Amino acid sequence: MTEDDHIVFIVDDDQRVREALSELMDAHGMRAIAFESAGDYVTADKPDVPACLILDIELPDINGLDLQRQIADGDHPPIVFITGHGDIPSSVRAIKSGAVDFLTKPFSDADLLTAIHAALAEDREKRSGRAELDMLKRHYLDLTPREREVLPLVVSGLLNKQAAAELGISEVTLQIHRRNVMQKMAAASLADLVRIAEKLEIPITHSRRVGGN
Amino acid sequence: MTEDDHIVFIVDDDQRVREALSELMDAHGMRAIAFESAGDYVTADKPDVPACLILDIELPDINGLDLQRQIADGDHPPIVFITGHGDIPSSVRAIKSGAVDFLTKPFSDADLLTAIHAALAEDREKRSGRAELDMLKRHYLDLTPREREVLPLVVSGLLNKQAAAELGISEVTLQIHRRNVMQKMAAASLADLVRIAEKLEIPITHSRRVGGN
DNA sequence: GCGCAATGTATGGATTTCCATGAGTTGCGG
DNA sequence: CCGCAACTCATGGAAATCCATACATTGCGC
Repeated sequence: MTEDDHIVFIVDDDQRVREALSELMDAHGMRAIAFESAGDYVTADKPDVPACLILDIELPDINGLDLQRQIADGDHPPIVFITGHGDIPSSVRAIKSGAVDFLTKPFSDADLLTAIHAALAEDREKRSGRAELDMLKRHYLDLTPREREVLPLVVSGLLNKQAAAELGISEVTLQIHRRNVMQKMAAASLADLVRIAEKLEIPITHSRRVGGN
Repeated sequence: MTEDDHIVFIVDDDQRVREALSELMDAHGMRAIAFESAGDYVTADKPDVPACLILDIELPDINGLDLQRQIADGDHPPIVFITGHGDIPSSVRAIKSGAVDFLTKPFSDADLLTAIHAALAEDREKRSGRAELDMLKRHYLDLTPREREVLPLVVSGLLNKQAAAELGISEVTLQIHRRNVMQKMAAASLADLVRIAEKLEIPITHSRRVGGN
């Protein structure tokens, strides 16, 4: 059950909990780092591997749910909440905000481990999706301004002639831009480019009508 | 705040609750139908409009959460749970399974109305997405078996020549199939067809390599 | 000022796609 | 057995795409 590479972050103000959880992780061959406060966790250097965050609700510096909201926009790892005094509205809010689970103390080791595995699996998924998207974004950054104008026209299905007219340039020039776009985006075909543009959320500017506009 | 067209389903075994909720809906210009049991709800004729389901956990015939699971695979409306004796694991499970909210009695009218509006909005979204997808699926059903073989090859980015070779037919014939596919799927361009295939989750069978494979 | 990247244009040929017209085979249902 | 849908192929021309080569302009940085 040893994972390829991962890290479990533990944030709890109770030292006994931190120790117990660290030992539990250890006993199951998982790497863990414990923090006493949200601040410590946020400012810490965190390795860039699949991770999950076991987060206590009641923290000295900030409420766990608020921390979740703060780091919501970013590449934060999936969260497993643990709490001694949980209430239903909190659990609802936590899960709606994307938490993997919400466990109330005392909870069983099995429940926690299940949640952690789910969280790590989720993070692996997220990370591989992000990695792919990042590569596409990098390619997109290679495009010149003009090429970025050409891309949406091409993936909208416009003929070269039409796209050229749209930009007020000659068809030949547009073909060159188009060719450069394909190469820079590493698209093997137009179909490929369309799917890439889809992932980058390039908007469809003009749609060619079949019956002749 | 009157919605264009909608219906609120109420499932609760307590008649006073049903009456109170029905009145509340009425007071806010919303249409509602109340059921005493899950069975009544399931077997009832339900209008085909944006809806939401206010569901009590403790029902005579079946647990609300189990009902949620049972109807999970299908076009069920978003669920707002209400309960007198809720616990955290139930709320977690409910939300993780897609419920819009999980309210414990007594709850405020405002909270319930907020949840209902969110649920109805969600259902409108879901329904319009489904409607679009249904149309595409209908078009897909119009395709002949051969055309269904051609489609994935085309949207994979293969040249007509390559796709034809793949199927062991002449290029001319493939062009005809391709043309029929475009027409039947109402695709204005290849780019369009690629996006349609994406929505239909047509798998990419072969990807043409740039350097000439 | 020189080099360079970005942008623009042209010519010309090979390849591919688009489209219409015409026609043969197979298999199923009335 | 006849009609029809599905599948097949061919010819031929128009349009579009792909690609290489060659060159002009602009603007920025060293």
